[in-house]
Amino acid sequence: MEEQFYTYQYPHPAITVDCIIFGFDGQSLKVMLIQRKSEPFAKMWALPGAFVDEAESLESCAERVLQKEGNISGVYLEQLFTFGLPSRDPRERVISVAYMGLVKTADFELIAGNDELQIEWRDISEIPDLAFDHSQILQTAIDRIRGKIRYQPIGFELMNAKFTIPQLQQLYEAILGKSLDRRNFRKKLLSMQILKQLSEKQQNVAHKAASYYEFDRERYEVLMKEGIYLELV
Amino acid sequence: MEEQFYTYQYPHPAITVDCIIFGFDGQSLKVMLIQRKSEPFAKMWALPGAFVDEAESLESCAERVLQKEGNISGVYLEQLFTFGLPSRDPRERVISVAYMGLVKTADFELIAGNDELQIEWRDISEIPDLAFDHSQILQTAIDRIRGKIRYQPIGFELMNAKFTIPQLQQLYEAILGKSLDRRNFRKKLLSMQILKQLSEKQQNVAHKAASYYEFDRERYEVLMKEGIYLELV
DNA sequence: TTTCAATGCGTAATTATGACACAAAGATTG
DNA sequence: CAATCTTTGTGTCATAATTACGCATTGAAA
Repeated sequence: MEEQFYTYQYPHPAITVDCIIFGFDGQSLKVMLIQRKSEPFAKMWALPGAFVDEAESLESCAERVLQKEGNISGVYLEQLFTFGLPSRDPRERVISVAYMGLVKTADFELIAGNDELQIEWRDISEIPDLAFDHSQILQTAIDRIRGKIRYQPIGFELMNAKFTIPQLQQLYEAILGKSLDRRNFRKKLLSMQILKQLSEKQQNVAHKAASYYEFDRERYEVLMKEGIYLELV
Repeated sequence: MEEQFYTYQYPHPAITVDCIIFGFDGQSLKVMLIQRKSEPFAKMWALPGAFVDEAESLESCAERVLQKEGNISGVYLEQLFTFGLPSRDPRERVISVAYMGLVKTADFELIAGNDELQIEWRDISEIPDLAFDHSQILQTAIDRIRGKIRYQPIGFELMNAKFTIPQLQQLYEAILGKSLDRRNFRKKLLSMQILKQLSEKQQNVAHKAASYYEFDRERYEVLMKEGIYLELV
């Protein structure tokens, strides 16, 4: 490989984007972790990430990571925080912009990349020590999504096209880490009229079939424009 | 000046911290703006900022900007967002981490620095076009502080030591840009028990003197630990 | 046709919110 | 020194939102 160098008059830190990709499998909340192949922190688990390319935006970089690790695109993705303590990477000064996303694990086909020994979905309740300051980054992400889900329809998008109310509740309970009253959850959700009921129902379930809904994005945008503050939980 | 160069194997963007310092003067909400001396965007107004030093954290950098522009320290300061579009600076790739803060304008003595023609508090309702993407950054900050103030005791800290409830309400109204009911504001605030009433009262006011309160930080921390969700407005 | 597990609807008690009346304090004014 | 004026501070009441449940319904499986 050809050696090339970039020279600046002042010191420039390196910039990475690290991704916290939460995955929902219908039951519990998981997060995508990779096992590092190389030093530093070889063999330790870490969040997937990449150095920011010269010409790409931060968000594009996060999308690139998603594409690389699971070949998917078009998911809810949001900037979480920028971590920049001078000592957070032993090699050189590296500032990391963290993005977080939420996907269905079933949509991913995890394939370990060149720098990775393994890649896995790990349950939120069983996270090992992570490389760099990634444990702290992950904790920040968990706090954020728990706060956010209370007043933003996170997860409605990820329930592609159609979902039942109990399925959505399962997601909420997985994220919040506590159970919610079935009847009140339904009542509140329906009262804000951001769901459209479909005629379709569940098939082949050993109990009363729940009916499918879809997210009424138009209606939601209207509410947002009016500055209406949803409290989903 | 001695010429020195820093060389890397991969391209490294430059990193700045830009600060949105909101100032409260007892009446309305203002923001600190500087007028640029040099190109690009010479003579245009912009947010104060600085390149991140090799050894300082992002937050330290924000504190350094505060120190430089107004010789103050120890204020509410929070990371807002990181702006990283490749084209946002015409010179080279510059990624900007924005921090926002809230201070009392009276605590500042604004002195234009070497690269600045002027430095001023500008009312939130009278903001000119700003250099770079700073208009967008400022708008993001306004949105954020308006959202945040609803459920976090922002401004309690800045009311140094003691303040009256009507003074606090004035701040809330300035930030939210609308008036609130005096009686309900008081009732709600007192009901959450994060204020300690002092024996002291206002002096030399041409009407009934309001009594001073202070923020009960201990009690607030307890509430946060319990996961209690305050809704201040 | 009975059982079982989960969906879906309703209701009552409690709590929170919003609108507003009125008393109290304290400087100012005639 | 009493009347006035402005702002603080307390209370009330109707309405809305939240919470905690009871119970009927559905549809596959036993």
